[in-house]
Amino acid sequence: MSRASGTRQRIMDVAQEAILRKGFDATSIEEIVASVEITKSGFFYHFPDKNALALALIERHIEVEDALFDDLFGRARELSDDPLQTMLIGLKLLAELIADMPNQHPGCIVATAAYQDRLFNRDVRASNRKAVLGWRKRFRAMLDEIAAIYPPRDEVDLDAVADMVSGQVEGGIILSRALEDSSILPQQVVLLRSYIKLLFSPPVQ
Amino acid sequence: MSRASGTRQRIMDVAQEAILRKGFDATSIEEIVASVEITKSGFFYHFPDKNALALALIERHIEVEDALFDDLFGRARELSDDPLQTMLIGLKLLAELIADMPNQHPGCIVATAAYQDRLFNRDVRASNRKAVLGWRKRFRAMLDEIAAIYPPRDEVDLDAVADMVSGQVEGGIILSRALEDSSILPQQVVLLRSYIKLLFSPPVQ
DNA sequence: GTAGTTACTTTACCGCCGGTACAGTCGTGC
DNA sequence: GCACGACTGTACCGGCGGTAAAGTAACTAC
Repeated sequence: MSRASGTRQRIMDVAQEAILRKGFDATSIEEIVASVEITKSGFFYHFPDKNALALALIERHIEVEDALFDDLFGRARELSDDPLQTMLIGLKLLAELIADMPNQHPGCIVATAAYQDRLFNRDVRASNRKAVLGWRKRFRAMLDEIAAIYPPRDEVDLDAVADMVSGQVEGGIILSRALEDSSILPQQVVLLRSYIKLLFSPPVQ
Repeated sequence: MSRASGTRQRIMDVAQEAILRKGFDATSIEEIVASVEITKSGFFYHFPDKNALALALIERHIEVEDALFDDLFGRARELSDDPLQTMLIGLKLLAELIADMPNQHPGCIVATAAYQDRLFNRDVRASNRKAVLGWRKRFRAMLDEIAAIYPPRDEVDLDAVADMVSGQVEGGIILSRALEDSSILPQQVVLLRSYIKLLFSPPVQ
């Protein structure tokens, strides 16, 4: 890692921690550079403006989260050949993982951007959209596999069900933060798992 | 309505519209007062600071939303004596209502506060918490009625299921905004309805 | 009918923050 | 040894949240 990319990385790490803790706007460039121990000019050498920092954080986050999901559902697939079981195991693992990193979930970054539309430029919003569509595609593929074997017990749009994974996480984060109770987020993921289970489980005879 | 409360109301109306459109931070006091046609000092006569405006908006929002839910589930109750059917009808009405007011859903205010913690003071966060707990209590009562008749088909925490209503709405808003597709939010509410239906429906024989 | 209160306006100012401009510096790689 | 990359230092700008305080028009109580 070169000197430049090291500094850039450190700016992003410090910024991400602060932004997740208190929001994008409440995190000043001046406080970031103080923490990284560079000057303000040093910051603007790496990022043309604060927006570019947000963009870099979102794009890095998508990569990290994709890798995490790959790992998680990869392990789940090793544990079962059945696509429904794989999904249920994966969601359980996700709930456990999330429970262990209470305030660190990066979905926040997407939501922050969603809620401060005019604060961010088109690039940031496009990247945000890309992230959500990526998750939809991932989970839609898994749901298709499941639905091919287990006909859903209710008439649903599988894209919407796929979106529900992201939605449940984002909504869970908001509730967790609003109530200052970190157990809510994993609990909401568990409920999503319960829905998937009920939706695709063959009727008991 | 006195002159003062009229002006206060107008400040809040203008502010709410702007905040929902572009976020709390991106909405300046100067632009609010320009739109209301008062001076900056006039604003600070009514609100000690911007935080107090946020607090007033959240508290007004809770009242409006409570009244809306009262009306909605009241109508649903008129349409069926069965608590499960009442819940399902109410969620359907909610989905329709939300579909008709694409970007206007005020849940945004709660989320905005949740995502900009340090930007708001303790009062705002307390009010926020109160709102979410109020929704939990409302839906928990309905779920208790349902569960007394229809035993749930999966082991779930009913408080968590109650929270899921708020969570699904908040998450749906984020997805709708991120994808700029207003149909996602009502769709997510429909999925919640599907879950409640599957969770409490007696098994088909 | 006038004194006091309410609901503001006017003017002037402060400090923080995002951002710009630009010259200077210091280490590394060729 | 020199060019380039990765910064530092200094100085400045405008917008925004917020403060201070004096002035004023309209209503309201007595």
